[in-house]
Order: sequence, then structure tokens, then C-alpha cells
Amino acid sequence: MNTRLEAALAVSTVIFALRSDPGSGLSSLWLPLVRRTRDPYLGRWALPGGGLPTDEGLAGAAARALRETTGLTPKYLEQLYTFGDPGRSPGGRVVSVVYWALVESGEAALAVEDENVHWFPADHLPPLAFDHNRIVEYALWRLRTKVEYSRIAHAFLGETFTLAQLREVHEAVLQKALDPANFRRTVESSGTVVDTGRRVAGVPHRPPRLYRYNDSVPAAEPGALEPAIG
Amino acid sequence: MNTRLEAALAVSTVIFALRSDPGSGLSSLWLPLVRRTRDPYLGRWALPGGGLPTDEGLAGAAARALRETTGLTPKYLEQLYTFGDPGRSPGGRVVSVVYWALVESGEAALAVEDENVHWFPADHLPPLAFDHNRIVEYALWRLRTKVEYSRIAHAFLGETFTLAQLREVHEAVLQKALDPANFRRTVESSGTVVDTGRRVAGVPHRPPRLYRYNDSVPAAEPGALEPAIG
DNA sequence: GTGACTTCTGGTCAGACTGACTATAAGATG
DNA sequence: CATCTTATAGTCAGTCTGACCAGAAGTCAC
Repeated sequence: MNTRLEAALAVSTVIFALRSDPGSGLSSLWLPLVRRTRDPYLGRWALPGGGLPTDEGLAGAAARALRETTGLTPKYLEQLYTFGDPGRSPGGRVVSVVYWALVESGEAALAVEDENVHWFPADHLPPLAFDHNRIVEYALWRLRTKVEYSRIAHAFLGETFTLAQLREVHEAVLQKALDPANFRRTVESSGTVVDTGRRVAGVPHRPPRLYRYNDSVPAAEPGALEPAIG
Repeated sequence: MNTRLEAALAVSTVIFALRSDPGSGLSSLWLPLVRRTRDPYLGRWALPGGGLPTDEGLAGAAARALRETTGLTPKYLEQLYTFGDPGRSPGGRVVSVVYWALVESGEAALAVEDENVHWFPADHLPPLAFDHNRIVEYALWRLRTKVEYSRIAHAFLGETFTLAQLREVHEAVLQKALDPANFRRTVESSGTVVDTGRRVAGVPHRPPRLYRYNDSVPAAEPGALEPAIG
């Protein structure tokens, strides 16, 4: 079990944030990619990541890659899958432990973006390096599945939020409209949010209540294993 | 991404089979462990596994470890999680990609067992090497969660089976009794099994129908990622 | 100030689903 | 044939969900 092995080990992260679509004005999922500066796939876009320092945990390495490329801190971080088919990387076996992360939308708007870091709409990606298109597809599936039964949507929002904002997150992730009244009923009965007593002022209609996330309700997560951040 | 790294890479497998409990006569979950023949944890029981050959996929390595230790072929095999905390292995960083597998019960009764391979009841394990107790706990959680929404229970059974046998699998995994009539209603409406038209003969009561697994109904699985075997 | 407008928020209603339970079917066994 | 055991069908009430209705409560135009 302690044999030194031939395969190289890497940690990558699929980072999601909500941004409003230039066309429709609706929010949708975006993710940052980095341009490869080496062969193989020189010049192609790829998931941020890198090697695994000896003294760092897997989740720590994922969070660091995220911070180094985007300057952001994830509000949610969880292991996705480990990809290790021989042949997924031309020129040497690479085993990639992939994490997925959610970052706050307001913060994400300020994220680093330059020649080598660029945000793309998650549903319309160019051909990426390695098998990264497939990895993003799987991460999207996982996000869309999990948002329905777990309480991760608030990771896209700030400290306090209205139920309409929370609903818009769900709508953006699931790509379908939700009935406001039914959504409210479901969320309220789940106990995942708490009324702060405050309301939003200055809106040209009835002012909505502000809620905050309820930390005391445990997520429906594995007994022995929690998300790294969440 | 192609840097040679310091951490060693290993693949381990949590293998589940059903066996009848000596005491109660009821079926329960058992798993095979191997005795460590080297330090660290010399003499302790551990999950079967080993290094990753250069030309072999992760799932392939998991299936091979399973075959080599138990002589069995898994009817279900899926990646569980990758454990890589620094310090989880005394004497050198090890990153373990862990799979979980289900094997047919009839076949499992014939499995290899000797001085260095032994089957244990999954709920009463001795202290294992490394963090393997925690890994088994997580695999158990995953099995128990997944058996309720996915159709993996048939992996414990043979080609054809009665609904009572399928129900007993669920009862053994979930550790609670299920109403036979309600179970039948749920399974039949799910379309996951097909009536073979045959019945079991020679039982001292009304003969039950024999069903087989319906391959044509797709599992509720990731779009981009399937279980290795299932 | 007043009415129009918009979203918030509370409520109803019907159909689907679930757990508990009852009853009949169909074989073996003595 | 009576009896026993499990298989299998059906009922009923409570819960959950999607579709929909209606009043509440602000801003804004006039």
C-alpha cells in the first residue's frame, strides 16, 4: 500500500457562480477556466488545479487552486469524483481528484479575469483540455440533483436574502420557473431559513422579508463524511 | 499537472455480501477483510486493495483486488470516495481511491477464507488499519441511502428471484421490517422487475412468482458517469 | 392624496404517494 | 379435507405537491 507509483496525482476544482446572462438578463451558471501554458493541450481552457503538496489535504489543495486562480473563497466545497482512466491524458498517466465549489455571486463579480483566466457559461463551453468537458457535465448534474434535496443554494447568496432571491437561485440552477407561493411553503416548512425580522426597503412593491441561513439544522449528509466547506 | 508527486496512490474496495446471521438466522451485511502482512498496522485487518498498475483503470484495479482476495466477481461496483488527508497513514502520505462493491450472496458463500482473509459482520468490526473503520461506515451509509432510491438490491441476488427475496435484501440492508404488500406495490409500479411467468415449486404455501431484473429501465444515474458495473 | 401597479404572502383544492391494515388465493402437509 | 403459511389484491386515511386564487403592502404617476 506504500509502494511508490507511476501515476501522477492532481487536484482540480469545478467552480460555479451565478451571473446574469447578457442576453436574457436572467441569472445562469458560470465557471472560471484557466488557459493551459504547457503541453499537452497548450492554449486550451482547463479546470483550475495542480499538483498535491505533501503537507496539504485534498480539499485544502482544491480551495487553494480556487483562491489562486479567482481570488475567491468558496462557500461550499465538496469532493466530486476521481478520474483515472489510463489514456485520459496524452503523455503520462494522471489521476485527478476533482472537487466542486460554489462561490457567492456578488463576490464572484469582482473575481480576477485576465488573458489566462476567463469565465464561461456552464452550458456553453468550448472544447476543453483532457476530459474536462465530461467532468463539468458531471459536476452540473451533481449540482442540479443536490440543490433539490439539500440546502446548498444559499451558498450563492450573501448573509441575508429574500425568498425571491433564493428562488431565483433554484430557478437558475434547475433552469425552470418555480411557483413563488409553493416555493415559500416548502422552504418555510424545511426549517432551513430563519426570518431576520428585517425587510428590504425601497422596492416598488410590498417589501419582502430578509431571511438568513439556519446553521442549526443539519444537512442530510453522510454520517462519517461531511463536505469540506458547507 | 504532470509533475511527479510525493503521495503514493492506492485503490481499495469495500465488498458487501449478505449472509445469514448465525444467531438470529436473519440475513445481514458482511464484508471480507485482509490481514496486513507489513507495517504499518502489521497483523491488523484492512480493506483489500493495493497499488495502481500503470495500464489499469481505477475501477479495474478495484475489481482485481476483489477477485484476488475473495475469488468473486462483483455484480455492482462504484467509486465511493478518495481519502487523502496527510497523516491518515503513519509513515508516508497515501491517497486511497475507494470503491464499494456488491456480490451475489449464493456465490459469496463459496468465497475464499483463510488465515489472512476473513469475513466480518459489517456492523461489528474490530479496529481496522488506517482510517478503514470510517471508510466502511461511509460505505454503509451510502449503501443504505442508495438502496432506497436506486435499484441495486438485485445485485445481491441471482438471475431470478421472488419479491420476498428482494424484500429480504432491503430489510437486511435497512435493518427494518417492510410490509410485503406495500413493498410489492412499490416495486411493481417502478418497472424495475419483470415477471418471468415461472413460479417457485415445492414450498409449503402458495408458490411465489419468479421475477428478473429489467435491464431496459435506466437507473437514476449521472448523465456523464455510470457505475463501473451495475 | 389617490388609484394603478407589482410583488409578497397566506390560503384552497385535487391528485399522487405512503403506511397501516384487511381479506382472499393457492399451494403443502397431515 | 382441514389447516397452515405465505402470496397477492385491495382499502383507507394522512401527507405531500403542483396549480391556482386572493388579499396585503409598499412605490409611483398624476
